[in-house]
Amino acid sequence: MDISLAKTFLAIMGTGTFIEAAQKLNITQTAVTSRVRSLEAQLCCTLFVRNRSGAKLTREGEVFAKYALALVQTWENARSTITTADKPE
Amino acid sequence: MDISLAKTFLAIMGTGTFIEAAQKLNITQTAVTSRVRSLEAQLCCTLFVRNRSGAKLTREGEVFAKYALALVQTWENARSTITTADKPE
DNA sequence: TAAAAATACTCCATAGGTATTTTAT
DNA sequence: ATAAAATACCTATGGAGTATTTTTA
Repeated sequence: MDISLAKTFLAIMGTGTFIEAAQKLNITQTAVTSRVRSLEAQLCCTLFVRNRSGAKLTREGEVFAKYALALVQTWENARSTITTADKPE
Repeated sequence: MDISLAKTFLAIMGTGTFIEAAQKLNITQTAVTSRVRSLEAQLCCTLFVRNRSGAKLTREGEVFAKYALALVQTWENARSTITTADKPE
């Protein structure tokens, strides 16, 4: 599970479509589809209901949302804390 | 950042050497080295001091430890919660 | 020296892209 | 008909392995 999958999940959640999420992330719609497929496979569930109007969270998707946020925030936090920390000598 | 990198970090921390971590994770010592290199690159820091006796945490490594644990636990939690959840219909 | 990590390769899996098709309003 | 997602296909990157070398206690 890569953090980029969780970020992609959140981008779709935020925009409502794979296409807009792709634009936001500067990748293609195909890449978004593929990342969602990978995430769903790892969780053995469907995270979004797809249709003409875009993508909307399933019940499992709603449950995953808080974990996705936690994962992304924890990682960003780790990186900023460690990268900007004063280095000895 | 893949969760497997955090797991690898924790395995090294737990065992004290790359080789034992590799055995624990059922991968090669080369793969462990490569994962640590990737993690260190993403964090722009050195996580372990390597020497004859094995690997020991740097100050940044000590800081990262709690984040690594949080990442792994959050993901495991997400997976078990979602995968074992009662599915409707 | 010997135990541990790093390096030099090789190979293959997969992430991501383009082009196109399918699906559902 | 059209907006969105899925699929087919291709390529390139990098993750992981084997074999070997380097390092240092």
